[in-house]
Formats: sequence, structure tokens, C-alpha cells
Amino acid sequence: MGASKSSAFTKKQNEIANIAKALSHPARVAIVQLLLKKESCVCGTIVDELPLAQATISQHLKELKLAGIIKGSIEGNSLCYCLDQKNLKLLSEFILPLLHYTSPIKCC
Amino acid sequence: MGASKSSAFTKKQNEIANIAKALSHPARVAIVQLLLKKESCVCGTIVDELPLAQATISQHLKELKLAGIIKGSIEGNSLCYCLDQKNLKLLSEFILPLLHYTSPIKCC
DNA sequence: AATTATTATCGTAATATTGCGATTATACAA
DNA sequence: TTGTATAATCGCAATATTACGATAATAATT
Repeated sequence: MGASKSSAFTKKQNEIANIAKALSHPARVAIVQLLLKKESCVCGTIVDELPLAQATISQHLKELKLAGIIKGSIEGNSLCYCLDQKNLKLLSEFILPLLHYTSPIKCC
Repeated sequence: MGASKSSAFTKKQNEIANIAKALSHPARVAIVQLLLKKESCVCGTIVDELPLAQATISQHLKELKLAGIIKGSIEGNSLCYCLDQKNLKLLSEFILPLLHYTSPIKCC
């Protein structure tokens, strides 16, 4: 035992969980914020800006790419990463209704 | 090695990551959806609705509570859980600007 | 071809998460 | 008090994540 029982849940529930998981580490949150802040796409400079080894950041970038939160394209000698809205929208569509929720008077 | 280097990042980055982590499992996404759908707060019935053991669900509820996504109060014989907007708003404030991002023409 | 720069991947150790049976804690009922 | 129902916690095994040094892969430069 110990494996995640993902097959027991709907496809959408797994999708949302996957996107959230991609954002569930401060380094990956920082990377996304960097990509948002920079005028141009940040490439290898991400390594300079974060206190992690190159191998570790490459791994985090891979997870973000796999979750569809960022996309990369070759630019000259290095790789250029940009945000990808597609899946972020999916997560926001899950969260926004929660914000408009009002708890029933019964409790809480 | 292996421990998450959370101290290397800002408080806000860690907060966002923590909220995302709480939503990074399909069971917890399902629990949140249940609480949103039900007219009244779901109490122990969560156990009946999800294909997981009571101990496992109790653990998931604990994580959601710790992340400030749900709150619980005693109602008669059992516990009553409700959504808690406070922290969900924090996450949405992180995501919404990302959706309005337009990638620079240079690449991607 | 050899060098350099940039990024990905491999291998491994440390740590965290997931799931559940068993047990405990608490409150209500008989 | 004894029993019952509800939910939390403990302990453990299986699995996943995190981090990094070392190495490989790729492309541009010399």
C-alpha cells in the first residue's frame, strides 16, 4: 500500500490534482512568478535566480512542463520557457466557485 | 538531501505551495467538491461517498484543515465540515494574473 | 575536430506521502 | 455503567518526491 488511488476518482479530479501538485512546491511557484515578471522569457537564468542546483531546477521545469503550466522552445543556444494558460485555467475554474461559496447556517 | 528547501523561498511562495499541495490529491479535490455541492455540510458521510477507508479520509481532512481550506465544528454526535475561503483566495490571487499573461513574441 | 555553453538525464540518499488495520478518544443512548 | 456511533491517531509498508553530483546530449564557436 501507499500508492495513490487515482483510478478511483474522475478524470477531472485527477487533472485538477495534477495541476495543483505542479504548484505544490515553493521552487515551482517561484519559477512561475519569474516567468510572469520578466519582460522576456527567462531561459537558463532561472538557475541563477534560485538557490537550487541546475539538475534540481531542470527537474522542476520538467514537472511544470508535464503539467502543462509552462512550455519551452529552443532559442539560439538555450531554451526559452513561457507560461501556458491552458491548464492554469482548469485550476482556476475549480477554485473560483469555491470562493463564492457561503456556508449553510447549520454549522461552521 | 531530499528535504524540501522551503526556507530558501519567501513566506508567500511557501503559503501558495502549501495550499496547492492540499489540493494536489484527487481525494482531497473530491472532498472539496462534495462540500461545495451539498446543501448542508457533509459530516461522516464523506466516508460513504469516497472509496477510501475511514482512517485515510480522516488524514485527508486533517491536511485540508491544516491548509485552511476547510474548517470543522461539532454538530450533535458528529463533525461538520465546511469550506473556508480565506486561503483559497490566496491561491486564486496567485493564479488569476497568470491567466492574463501574454507571452512575449520572442519565443513560445 | 576540439572547445564551450546550455540543458537533460542518471543514480542515489534523505525525506514525505499514501493507505489501511488496529486502537484510542469522545459523546450520546440504553 | 455499558454499549454504540463517530472521528482521530498510531504504526507500518509501499511508493513518491526532493536534491544534487556526475555524466550525457545538443548546438554554437573556435
